[in-house]
Amino acid sequence: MKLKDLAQQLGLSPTTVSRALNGFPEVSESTRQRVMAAAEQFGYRANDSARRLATGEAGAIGIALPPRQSLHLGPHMSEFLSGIAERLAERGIDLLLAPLDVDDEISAYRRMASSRRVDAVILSAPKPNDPRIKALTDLELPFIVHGRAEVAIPHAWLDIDNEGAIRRATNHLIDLGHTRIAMINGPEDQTFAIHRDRGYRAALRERGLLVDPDLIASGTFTDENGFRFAQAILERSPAPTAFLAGSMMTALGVFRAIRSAGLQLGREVSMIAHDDVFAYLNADNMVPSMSTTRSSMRAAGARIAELVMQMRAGKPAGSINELWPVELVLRESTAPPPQG
Amino acid sequence: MKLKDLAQQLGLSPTTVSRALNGFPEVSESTRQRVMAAAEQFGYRANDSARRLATGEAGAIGIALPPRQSLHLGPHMSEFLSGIAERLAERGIDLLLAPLDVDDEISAYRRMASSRRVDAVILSAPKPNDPRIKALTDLELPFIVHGRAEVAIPHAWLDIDNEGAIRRATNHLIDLGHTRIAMINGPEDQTFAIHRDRGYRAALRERGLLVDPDLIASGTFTDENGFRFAQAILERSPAPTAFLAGSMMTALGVFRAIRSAGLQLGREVSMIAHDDVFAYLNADNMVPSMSTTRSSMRAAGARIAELVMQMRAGKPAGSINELWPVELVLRESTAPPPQG
DNA sequence: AGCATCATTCAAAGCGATTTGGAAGATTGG
DNA sequence: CCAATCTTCCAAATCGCTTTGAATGATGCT
Repeated sequence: MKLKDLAQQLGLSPTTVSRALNGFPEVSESTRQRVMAAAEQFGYRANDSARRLATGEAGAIGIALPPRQSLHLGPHMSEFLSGIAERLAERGIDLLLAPLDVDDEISAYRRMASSRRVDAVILSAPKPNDPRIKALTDLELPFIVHGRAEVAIPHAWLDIDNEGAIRRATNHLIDLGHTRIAMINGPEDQTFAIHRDRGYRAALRERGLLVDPDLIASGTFTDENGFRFAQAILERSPAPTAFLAGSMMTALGVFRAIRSAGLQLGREVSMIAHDDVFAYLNADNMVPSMSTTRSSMRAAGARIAELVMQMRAGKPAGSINELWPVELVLRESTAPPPQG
Repeated sequence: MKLKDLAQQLGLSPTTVSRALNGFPEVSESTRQRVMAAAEQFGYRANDSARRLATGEAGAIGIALPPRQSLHLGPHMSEFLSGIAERLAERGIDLLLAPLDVDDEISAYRRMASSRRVDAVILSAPKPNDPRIKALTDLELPFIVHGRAEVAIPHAWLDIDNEGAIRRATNHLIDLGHTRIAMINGPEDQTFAIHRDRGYRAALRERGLLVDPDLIASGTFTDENGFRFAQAILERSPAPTAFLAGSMMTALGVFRAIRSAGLQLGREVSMIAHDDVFAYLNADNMVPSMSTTRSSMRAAGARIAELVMQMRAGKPAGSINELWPVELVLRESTAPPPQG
């Protein structure tokens, strides 16, 4: 059943039917009712391709999974995705997953842009000097960055205050009396990891402590990485008395390493982990419960979806910049270091 | 730059250009080269909406996130998704995430079908008598089920042998000498959980053991559920000496409960968990390492994508049925129960 | 009543591709 | 050299919807 058929059934023109269905004002209320009823009855739905061709809108926004992660959309990404999808769904907009060709990332965007398959894209895992930003700007494909780059081009972004969060967490550990604090960070080239590193160093510096490079590790957020690094570093002497874990995944690994070293978390060793709020991995339920810097990845996704809608509605990208504060939630995994 | 412009540039008709670009035989090789070169030079790409309108194909397949999970696309779903996306991307096909309205699941399919936005859909988390299967069949929208339903309508599906896996795992525990084996299953109404339950009971029955309903729990796969149930049940007397955990997430919870009861996994208590193979949560790296029934969710996703392509190419849905065996991987978390 | 306004509706022109049915030019065979 | 056959290309129709510009009839105002 197509528009024309429906119109014929009703003895109306396609024009009127289209307008009635799309809520234009120049249709009388009575005809609108009649049209709606008939559409319902015949199960009519506009063909999306046709509509998009006519309006020039794609009705979908794309998310470019970063090359390295495209084959591994991990727990963080999927929390984020579901936040986006959730909000987009309310507006009837689709989310297009576009795992990029590793060899040819920019051209993948070009393809999305010129085939006009999406109205906008979301960039994640940006690096400070991310070339994708200039590429997308040149392509005039609207986009919003989740995280931050440090390029001069004005663009939309939403990020959490990684630097402030880690700084505060580090400061808290120092307040408790810790002086040897290990830091397990994310991949070194990503902006968020750089910001966290900055926060960590700033806190140490403020309190007159030295930065020991051996206490810093970086890598992807897996429990394995957490375990390996923590295990290695706990063998050193003097060993660190506190850990900053970049995610709940690494925290699990650190946790294991601490245990298998015969130590007890929340007593001999403290830890603050960054919690992206996974429904299936609750910091509150751990034993001991985990102190965290917390910021919901899902909420960020949902908000980003909203911001994308605003861009579609005409809001200038350069004016969309949100920096979210991060909560520091203290639980049982943090305590003063053992005396002596 | 549209097709017409390109054609004009080349002094050819849109017809010829279109054919040249799409590899039709009735274009001379020399013109084809010329067209290709020009397309490359001007960065021409066909507008997808237009192409789809003309060909009638959507160029995307949809995945309907089940209502309950739509707001929580957990780690399982995202592993699965990335498997799909990975394979689909190779073919230039998109993956459309369609979180369904909770109130109106079937109508969401109807919408996808009649708006012709996708060429096929993937169903996950089926129930034995899943109404979605009849609905999709009636809509003539090709689909494939990940998991199994038990309806008479022939349809495509891919599933793992849940029943066999749990049966084998249970048998192994019995071989080791365990007689009180707790089972933490998934949501009761889902087919896979029913199959697992069946495997568990079958193994006990075969070996002349009684099924104790108090040793069985079901619910979503979160570490919290695992923890709560395990904690409660370990207080009973006599307590179970072994656990079957439905996922690595619940296994983490059970693990915690065991520890906080002052017991040691792989000594006083054994556990076999089902491992969907998460990159960030490795059974091998746990301490003690975890015995598992293993089957990669990602691989299933990739295979499903391939099967969808075959359906698009005309393979009858009824002939697409794959039942994957599940490996039983024994590691340190399983051992004979303590004597006496 | 007469003219301007307003509310409704419609015919037709896109949107940017694919595809059908020829037509022109080149090649072959007798 | 002419008819038959390929090759190669094109004009125009089509996909199903939205939107522009105009027409129609009803209403309001003086």
